[in-house]
Amino acid sequence: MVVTGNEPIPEATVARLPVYLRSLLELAASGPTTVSSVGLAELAGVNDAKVRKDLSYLGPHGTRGVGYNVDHLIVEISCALGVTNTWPVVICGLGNLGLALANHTGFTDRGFPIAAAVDTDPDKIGTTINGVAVHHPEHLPEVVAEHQVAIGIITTPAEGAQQTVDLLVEAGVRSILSFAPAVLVVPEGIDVRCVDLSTELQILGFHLQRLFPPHSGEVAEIS
Amino acid sequence: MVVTGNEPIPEATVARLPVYLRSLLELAASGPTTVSSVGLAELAGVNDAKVRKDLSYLGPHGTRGVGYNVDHLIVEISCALGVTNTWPVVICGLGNLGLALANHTGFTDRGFPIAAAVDTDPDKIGTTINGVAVHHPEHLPEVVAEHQVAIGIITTPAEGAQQTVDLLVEAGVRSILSFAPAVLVVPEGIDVRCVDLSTELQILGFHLQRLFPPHSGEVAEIS
DNA sequence: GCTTGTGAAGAGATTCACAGCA
DNA sequence: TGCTGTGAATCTCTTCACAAGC
Repeated sequence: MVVTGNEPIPEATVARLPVYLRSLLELAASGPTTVSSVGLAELAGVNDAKVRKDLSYLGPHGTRGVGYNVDHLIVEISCALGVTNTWPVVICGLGNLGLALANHTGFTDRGFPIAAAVDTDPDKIGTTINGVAVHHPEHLPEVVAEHQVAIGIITTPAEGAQQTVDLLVEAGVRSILSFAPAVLVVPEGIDVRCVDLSTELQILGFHLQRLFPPHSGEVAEIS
Repeated sequence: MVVTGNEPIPEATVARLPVYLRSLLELAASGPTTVSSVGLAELAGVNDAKVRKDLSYLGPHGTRGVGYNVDHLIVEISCALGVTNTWPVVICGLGNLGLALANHTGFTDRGFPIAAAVDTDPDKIGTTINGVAVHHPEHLPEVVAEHQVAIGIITTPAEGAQQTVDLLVEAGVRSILSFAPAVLVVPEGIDVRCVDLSTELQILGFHLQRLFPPHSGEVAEIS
């Protein structure tokens, strides 16, 4: 039914589609049936020309002089992102963050059900957390096969991250979201996204330092 | 002592400096006193020309034919990032994620001590979590002033995020790290970084869908 | 020899500006 | 008239390739 064009969608555009989708869902809940690129740009916090160009990669779905039909656009973006699909995830590492994610209910609703968790702690293996069974990492091949796991979430300490990734890849997982503060090496074709909270804070710190230099005396000497 | 040049450092470079720093710290702990751009590139998972260009923004700190002195480079990057400074943070919203971050010990070590937390739940206000006092969000002005809070971390639900950001900005916080799935509007000069786990998963889902299309029959029709 | 530092080329993303159409 | 869709211009980032220097 919905035909996606065959030009590739730029990565930067893909990263914004979820934001547009979220904005459109909010919009749909609050009334209007159409929205202009300017309106959507405001909701999504981006430039309006960017919205038009991004959406044009999905095909010509707007009406000149009118705008985009909200419901129609929701279907188009959902289809492009594949959110109609379900991609089971496995959480690797049940420290503070891993437990928080395991207890998070929002993922299942959005098509990313938590199929299982793994941890090396013998006290945790065999238990369930929020209905999620905890296994030993060495059982990842069976866990992945049984639950059709598509995505691995790494919440182990940095030291164990690479080893866990290797196990995931070996088990057939092609997509990884890592929170470990470590560089991960993967074979060609494996999709890895890294979210490092310390890095994020350090980037903020960089800009803060420009605003509030440590000691006004020993800064800004020109070479 | 350490003189940073006065050409602006590109944002993309700033985002990689923490990765270099982490790699160098690991390297320093394991032996070698010098490292080449190729070696550091491998550790950081990037192209070696990029390493050289990035580091050159900090000034000429390498030695041709030899490489970079590991300890010296650690000092240079630390200085550029301002990690010698301490930037107290306040955690806003003590749901699963907020609690996990409050219990995370790694931030304090890296110069981002958790000064306080806020939540609207009356049962939580007045308690302490991992030694961190919990206040009502309306007390942010006093909390920020008292603890010299520099960074606000938003771990509220999406609905309360904008309101919390407004309170933080009003209280004088200039840097915000948000985990709320929401677009945040801030005045000019406020630095906001958004980490949205659902968005990250949806981006992975997009690529997965290309690998494993839902039904091979109704895909790829050429216009 | 080997490695840095950097101009220049290349690739990608953003923004402009307007033709084309409802 | 108003808004989309898009070529062209611009900006940013990446990568190449090599001169300069240890």
